[in-house]
Amino acid sequence: MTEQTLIQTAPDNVSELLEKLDASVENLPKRLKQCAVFTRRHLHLIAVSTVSEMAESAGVAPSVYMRFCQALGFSGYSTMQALFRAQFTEFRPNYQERMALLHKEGNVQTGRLLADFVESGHRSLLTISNTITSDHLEQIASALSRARVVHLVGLRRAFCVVSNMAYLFEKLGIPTHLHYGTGMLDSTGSIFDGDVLFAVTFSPFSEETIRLTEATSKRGIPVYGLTDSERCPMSEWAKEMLIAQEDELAGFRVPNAAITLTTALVVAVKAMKDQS
Amino acid sequence: MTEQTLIQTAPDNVSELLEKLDASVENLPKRLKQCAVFTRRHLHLIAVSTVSEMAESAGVAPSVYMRFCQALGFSGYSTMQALFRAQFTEFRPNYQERMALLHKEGNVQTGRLLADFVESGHRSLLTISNTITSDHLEQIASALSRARVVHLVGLRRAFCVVSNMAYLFEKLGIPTHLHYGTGMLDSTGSIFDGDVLFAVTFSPFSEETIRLTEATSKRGIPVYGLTDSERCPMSEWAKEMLIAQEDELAGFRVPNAAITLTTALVVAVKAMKDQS
DNA sequence: CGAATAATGGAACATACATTCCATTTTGCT
DNA sequence: AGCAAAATGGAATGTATGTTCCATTATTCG
Repeated sequence: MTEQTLIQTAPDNVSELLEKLDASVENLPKRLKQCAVFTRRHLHLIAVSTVSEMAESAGVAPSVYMRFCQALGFSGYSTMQALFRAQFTEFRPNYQERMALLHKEGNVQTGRLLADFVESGHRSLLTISNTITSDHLEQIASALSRARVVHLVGLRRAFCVVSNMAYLFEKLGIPTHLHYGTGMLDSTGSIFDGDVLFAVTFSPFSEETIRLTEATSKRGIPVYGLTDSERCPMSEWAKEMLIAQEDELAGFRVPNAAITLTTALVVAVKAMKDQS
Repeated sequence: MTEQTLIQTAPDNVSELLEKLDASVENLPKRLKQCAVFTRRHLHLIAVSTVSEMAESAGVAPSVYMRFCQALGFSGYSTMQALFRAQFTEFRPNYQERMALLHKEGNVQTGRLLADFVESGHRSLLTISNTITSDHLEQIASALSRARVVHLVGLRRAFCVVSNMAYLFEKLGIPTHLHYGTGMLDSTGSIFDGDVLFAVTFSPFSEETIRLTEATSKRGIPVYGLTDSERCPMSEWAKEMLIAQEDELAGFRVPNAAITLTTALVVAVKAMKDQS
């Protein structure tokens, strides 16, 4: 390490740090280069790791990592770490002020809104663990894994849930068919023996979804589904139903629970298929 | 704090911690409740903050926050912090082993699978608070609220995100148009001056989405977007970009963060429209 | 090849932090 | 109101972590 590198000033944002990293990586001695390469790949660890941890992961002694920080212009590891911790903490101290300010100017409290939805998401996810039994899920996964084609249906609020399932099934090479559009009832024609229908509907339950599942079930095709209420009429003809209630915030329900649950279901189906 | 609460064992994942938090928040003394309420809203800060910082932000003495950690079953602050740091530190590339393990015992452990995805969901939600600034969100919401029509585009993994947005916009009576299908580039014809395009794309970025946003932007139509990486080429021509990284589990990413974030965005747009 | 310089890693040191203790205040109960 | 039990916050303590030092090893260049 030459005088020159010591004179540099510390980067005060991540971009600058990356530039400096890339610029210096060539003319750095072996161990310091090791630090640079590792750090470049694991920037996110700095905020939550000690020097010793970073040094060990990079395969160098703590003192070497220390010198690496200084080569980048920082006074030490702590100052470099502060840069990454700032990302998380920056807006904390003035949170209260900020909110007051937003309120005052008559503006929408977007920050608060987002925090509320995040909170709501946590609550939705919590309910899954309480309501869903693994037996249940396993049974449905097993049925879907033996199906020739898995047919999917879900409208309105449920549509994003089944479109996510369709994407996953396709990605995993599992034959699937997503039903949508106005003439949906006609599409019963494309459902054959050996197929399975998985339907998602939330209250108030979509007329079309209900009708399609009823018609399909009466033809002897197994129907499974996901809903948010015991009262879902589909329960009558479905072999099994999953029930996941989303937390409500100001009349809105983000389908966190439904998407998480159905993703787990799809992965379980894939795992079962691989097994047999 | 009674004997009873001291006997509890420490939560070993975010879900358990949240449950314990919610369960205990009622019968906690004033200052400890203060800790609980603040912590519930600022979970993401624990990984990068000291006890003193958390205590100060919560408005209590460090020793009180200490006791709060113990009331939750942890031996101290450090152990609780470890839980949140693990999120960053844990190596996740062993999902191959994990999937293999799922098979070993003869049947797929669906219960465990679901619990893992739920945990992953919590983690995704935590990162939102870390990465998104409310200024940012507000700016985009403001732009969308002034648009004649909000055009939406997102394919593959992003499709369920935009389809959810489209549903919400329609439900709220905000003019919107969801672009999809093969001839998507042709649909630039339906985008006029005064409109805005909001695009969602995750790495590896969908060719069609990138092209549509570029073409639209070059016509002078403002483009905004959501992605999961700084390297998204769309950043070049987009006015503003939101970046939300989802937690990965066994190679799968459930779009919890993206859906939560965009829902908040839509609601913010509605609120702004109502205001003016 | 050998001297001079740079790089390295272990150990010593200093600081900041988590944790505990205890005097004081608050709360709950008779 | 007055006592007992619980809760609280500041100060004391011990530990973990960042940082520096220095003897040893590697590298460069005449």
